[in-house]
Parts: sequence; structure tokens; C-alpha cells
Amino acid sequence: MPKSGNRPPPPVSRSTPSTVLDVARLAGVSPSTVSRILNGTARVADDKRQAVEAAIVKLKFRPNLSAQGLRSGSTRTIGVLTQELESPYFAGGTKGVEEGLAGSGYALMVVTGNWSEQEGLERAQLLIARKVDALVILGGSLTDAHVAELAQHLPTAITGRQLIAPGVSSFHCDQIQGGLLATEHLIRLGHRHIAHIAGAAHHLDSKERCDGYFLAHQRAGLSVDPRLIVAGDFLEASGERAMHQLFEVGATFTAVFCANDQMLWGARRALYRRGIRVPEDISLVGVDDLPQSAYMTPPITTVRQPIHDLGRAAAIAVLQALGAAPAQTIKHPPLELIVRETTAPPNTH
Amino acid sequence: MPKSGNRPPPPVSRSTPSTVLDVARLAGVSPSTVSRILNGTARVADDKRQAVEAAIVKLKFRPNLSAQGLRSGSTRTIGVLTQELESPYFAGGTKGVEEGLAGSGYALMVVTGNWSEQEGLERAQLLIARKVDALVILGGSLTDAHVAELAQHLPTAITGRQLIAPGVSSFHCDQIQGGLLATEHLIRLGHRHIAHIAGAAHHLDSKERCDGYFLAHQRAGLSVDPRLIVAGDFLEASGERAMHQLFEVGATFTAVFCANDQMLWGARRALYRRGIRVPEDISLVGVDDLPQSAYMTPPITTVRQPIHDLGRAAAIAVLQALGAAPAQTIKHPPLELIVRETTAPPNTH
DNA sequence: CGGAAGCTTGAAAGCGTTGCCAGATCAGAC
DNA sequence: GTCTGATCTGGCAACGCTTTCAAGCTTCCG
Repeated sequence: MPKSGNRPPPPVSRSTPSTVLDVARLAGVSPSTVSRILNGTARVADDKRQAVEAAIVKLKFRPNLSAQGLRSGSTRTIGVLTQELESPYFAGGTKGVEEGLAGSGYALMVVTGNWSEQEGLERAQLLIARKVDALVILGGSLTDAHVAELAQHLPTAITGRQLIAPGVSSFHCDQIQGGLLATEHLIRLGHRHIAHIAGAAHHLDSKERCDGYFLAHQRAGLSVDPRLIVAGDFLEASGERAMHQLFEVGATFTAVFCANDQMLWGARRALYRRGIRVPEDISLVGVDDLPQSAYMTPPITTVRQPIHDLGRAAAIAVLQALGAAPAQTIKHPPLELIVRETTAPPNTH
Repeated sequence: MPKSGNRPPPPVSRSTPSTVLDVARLAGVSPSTVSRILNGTARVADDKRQAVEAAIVKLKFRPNLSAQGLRSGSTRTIGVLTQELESPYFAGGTKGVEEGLAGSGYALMVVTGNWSEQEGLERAQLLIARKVDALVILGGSLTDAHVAELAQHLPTAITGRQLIAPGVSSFHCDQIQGGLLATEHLIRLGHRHIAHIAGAAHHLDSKERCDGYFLAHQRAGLSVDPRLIVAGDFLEASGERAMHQLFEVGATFTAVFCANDQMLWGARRALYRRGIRVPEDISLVGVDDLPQSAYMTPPITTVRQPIHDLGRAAAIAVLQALGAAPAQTIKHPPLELIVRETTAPPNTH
């Protein structure tokens, strides 16, 4: 049993921080002048400015954000609703938001919705109760209506879907295209029996990627064996389960398109368990290009999702809505197929 | 080029939220009474309480946190200093903190130090400037002195090191033990030439794990070839580099203890590139047991770090310091070896 | 029946900041 | 020398909330 933390830390005395009034007194000016210098609201004589700046340094003065918030109504905080901190995909999005906010003076308040509509909504409302200045929603279990309703309270940006509503910016990649890219790659390699492990049933992304899968087949004049499509929930375990299922139905296939990398990892483990080689026996393509995918064995072929850029774009969009960033159109890169080593021509023994 | 976000969202009008005064007026009482009901500060007659509660619901009243913060000095926010949002290890810690805070009414403000002492310190100070009520530091590039100095301003908890200082709780697992567990496992399997890919040079964890590695050898009466120790920085790329280096020096080894899983992933890719089998030719052990490690091929043998529990413990500790959680000793599980499939007896061909 | 004690309630001050308004200062023009 | 206008500065109120203080009311005891 580790013993750390078993004894309470010794208490400590903390000094009261200084206020504008302290600074004003030390500099021999009024609080208003200090405020003006702090915010650049008006011209101030050079000697006073210097006196004030010296006093600020001397007293280590930092404006009280609660007071500023109360006065101005702005907390200089952006709320982020994500699904799960440990999901590499959403972590990437959150990081993108952080990057987009860098240097803006805005801080991040992160809450998680745990993939649940109910919980996501509650947490988002918590964020609003805390008076965050804007909301960034990453992906989503929330309905469009909910998002629109939240956006009535504050500027909102959402990634992973297209949503036209007052006060909301949305950033989204066409996931049909993602399914298309992945499946066409497989078809081009010569695969004719391609299975699909789909994402969570009610998610738009799942549907779109599946549509892309069908579209690729259609364009190639290929038909799809419906037994080759099995549902997952975007998590590793479901991918593993799905892969085993695929073998149980007994349909033949030489490749699998997984609706995301995490499910692909699970599927890959199922294959490993069964002693089936990748890509010699079965090819695998995923979606997302999570950081770990490049380090899997073999490294994974996948459709890169610009999740970083989407997060950054969302951050910049709300900053713009807040007047804290120059208005200009925000771009992000498109989906891109990253060919690594889980795909090869089918094994025609 | 995706077109999302190219047009600014339509503006929206937002109504002003209601205040205690509105509630008081509607309920026919004074603001003081409303406050008393909100905070349970004093007994209030039942009829007034009901009137106030009805008014709160009717007006959808939510207390303004900035005002509360200004008045009471508490923002009901805990600052978390992490290294990097996308690191699965630190994401796990952050999640632990979130769990520990669940239901406490405190929210999370996360900043990242990017592995840098300088940046970490700046971000922590930002958190303090924002008047977070307490600080949780995950792992760390900060010196003990810095942490102690931060703790003068607010209750602080830190994971990943033992630190006795006024106002700080620390939660830590003995990493010598970690190195020992991993290396002894290898020795027990029969390995006699074990390489070590060490972590970032100035990190205590790196040193301790390396010490454990030596200790295990010493206990088994084995000597260590110093050429078998090569430094990394805890990131995947460094593990890959280190593994190639190991082959270049020409010393023989049949197993590698990697100071964390991420470097192990890199090392494993180097092995894959060289066509060397795991675990038949080379055994691999890591530390952390990141979620992805179980899905690598083959699944990774590693020393599980209870990072979740450490984060949760840290959260509870600061809650206690804040008087928001019952005082009791906080426990967390010890390090544990998870034997999966990257280790086997050495190949004695 | 008077007064002490206890309970509930309202008035008001103030947390630290900002922004309006008005006063002060100064330069320049007549 | 006086007046106008521009420029700079201080006073003061207010943001929404909590909390102290004291007043009003009830109850109970002598």
C-alpha cells in the first residue's frame, strides 16, 4: 500500500492579493487611471503610466477576474464540451481548441458528456451557468435542436456536423467522402468482398461513412453482401466483437473497412487471436488517423481526419463571434487517405 | 476544400439573465432571504422558502458565479496543470481528477505545460491569476521549489512525485518498484541480457525506473552492460530511435525494458521494420498500461500505473483542503505487472 | 402582564473592477 | 490677458451577490 498522501499537508498562510486601489495609491493616481492603463481604454500621461506600471510590478498586481467578470459580463473563458477525456480523437479536438485559443487571453473549461445526450446537455448547461463566453462542442450526442437552443445563450461552434442555426458555426468534413476514400482504396487494390464495421447507430458519421462504403461499391459496379456489415459503437471492444461476428456469419471477405481506428484496433486484435495475418490475409482500413495508429503493428492505413484543425477552427470561430479575432473565413484541410501497411492486394491463393 | 464555416452564423439576440433581486421581488422577500435559501445559511420560514423556490424555477434563475466569486473569493474551479492533452497518460490523470471532482460542484480548468518547466510555471500562474481555488499538478516539469511556491497561494496536489511542503499533498507510486517489477519479470523468464530504454533525463521517474532495473540485476547477481542503456524522452519517436541505436552498438540482448509504453510502441515499430519478432526474438516490457497497449500486436506486457486513481486522489485531496470533502486518508492501488504477450523466455537457438 | 430570549427578516455595505461624467489643466488663438 | 477646445484625470456608481447588524415579531418565564 503506497503511503503517499496519508498525512495531511501542513497548513499555510496566504497573503491577500493587491487591488487596483493599492496600485493607484502607490502610483499616486486614481483607480480609474490604473484601469485605463490596464485596458488601453484612453490616453494617459507618460509619467503616470510609468508610475502605474512600476507599481503593478512591485505589488505583483493581477486584476481579479471575478470582478472583471462581474463588471463586464465576460469571464474570458471558453467552454468545451467533449465526450471523453481519454479518447484520443476527442483529445485531439480539445487540443485543437486550445491551440486556437492560444494567446487570446481566453482559457478553457472542459466538461465531458460521456457519449450521452442527457449528460452532455447537463454539462453544457453547467458551462452556461458558469458564464463561459462561448461554447465549443466537439462531436456530439446532442441533437441539432439542443445545440440551437444552447446557441441562443452564447456563441457556439460545433465540429463533426453541419448545422445552420442562429449563432452557431459548424465545422465538418464530409464523411461520405471518408467512406469513399477508404473503400475505393480497397477496391483499387483488387478487393471484391469488403466488410464494414460501422460506428454507433445513431451517429451521423456512422451513417455517412457507411454511405460512402456503398457509394464506392456502386461506382465500381460491385454489390454488397449485407451480412458483411456489422455494427459497433466506435470503441475498441466493439470492433473486436464485430470482427469475430464477421467470421461467425461465414461470409467471405478479404478486407474490412472500420468506421474508426479504435474499432480497427479491436478488429486487429481479433485477427491476431485467430492467427490471421494483416495485410496478407485480410486488409484493414480505418478512419481518424489517431496518433497511435502509426505505431500499431503493422502501421495502419486510415483516412486522416483533420480533428486538430477542426478544433482550432471552432475556437477561432467563437473568438470571432466574440470580437476577439479578426473576421476572416476559416479553412481546414480535407479528409486524406494515409496509406500505411494494413492494406495489400487480396491473397489469391 | 470543405466549405463549412465560410459564412458567418446569423446573429442572435440574447435576453438578460435574472438576478437575486428579480427573484426576491417576485417572491415578495428581500435579496438576503433568497441568498439564505440558496446557500442554506439560515432558517427561513416555509412559505417564503416555497415562494422563493417557485420564483427561481419560474425565472430560471442561476446565481452569477462571477458575483459569488467576487464576494466570497471562491470560483468553485480547480485548476489542472497537465503536460499535453493528447498524451494518453496525462489524459488518464485528467480524467481521474474529473472523476474525483464529480458532484462536488467544482469545475475543471485545464492548462498544458508542454513538458516545459518555463511554460508549466507560466500556465500555473495563469490559473492562479484566474483565481482557481486549488491546483492539481499532473506529473511535472516544475521543480519542487516552484511547486512549493505555488502552494503558498492555494491548496495544491501533485502526482508523480513525493513532495513534503506546506499546503501540498503528493501522490506517487514508487517507480523503483516499477523498474523492479518489469525487470524481474524478464529475469524470471530467463533473460540475461536486458536492454533499457530510459525516459527523459531530468525526470525523477526515469531515474527511479532505471534504478529499479539495476536493482533487479543486482538482486539476481547479474551485471549490466552499460551499452544496453539508451536514453529516450518518453515519446514514441525516441523509443524507435533508441531501439535502432541498440542494434547499432552491437551488444547482444534478448529483452528490452522501456521506461514507458509510448517508447515501447516506438521500439516495437523499429523491431517490426527490422523483421524481428516479438516476443520470439526480443521481449518487451513497458510501464503505464495505457489503454492502447492492450490492443497492440501482440498485446503489451507492462507495469500498470494507477494514474486514474492518482488523479482522483489528488482531486479529493484538494477538495479536502478546501473543506469540500470529508477528511480521511486517501488510498490508491500500487503498481502492478500486467503480463500480456510481448514477453517470453529468450530464444535459445 | 412585563420583560428577556429566541427566531426570522430586511437594510445596507462592500467585494474589485470599469466607464460615464465632470472637472482640471494646458496650449493656442484672438 | 481671456477664451475655446482638446486632453487628461478623478469621483462615483454599478455589476450581483453575501453577510453583518439590528429591528421586528413571537414565545415563554417570572
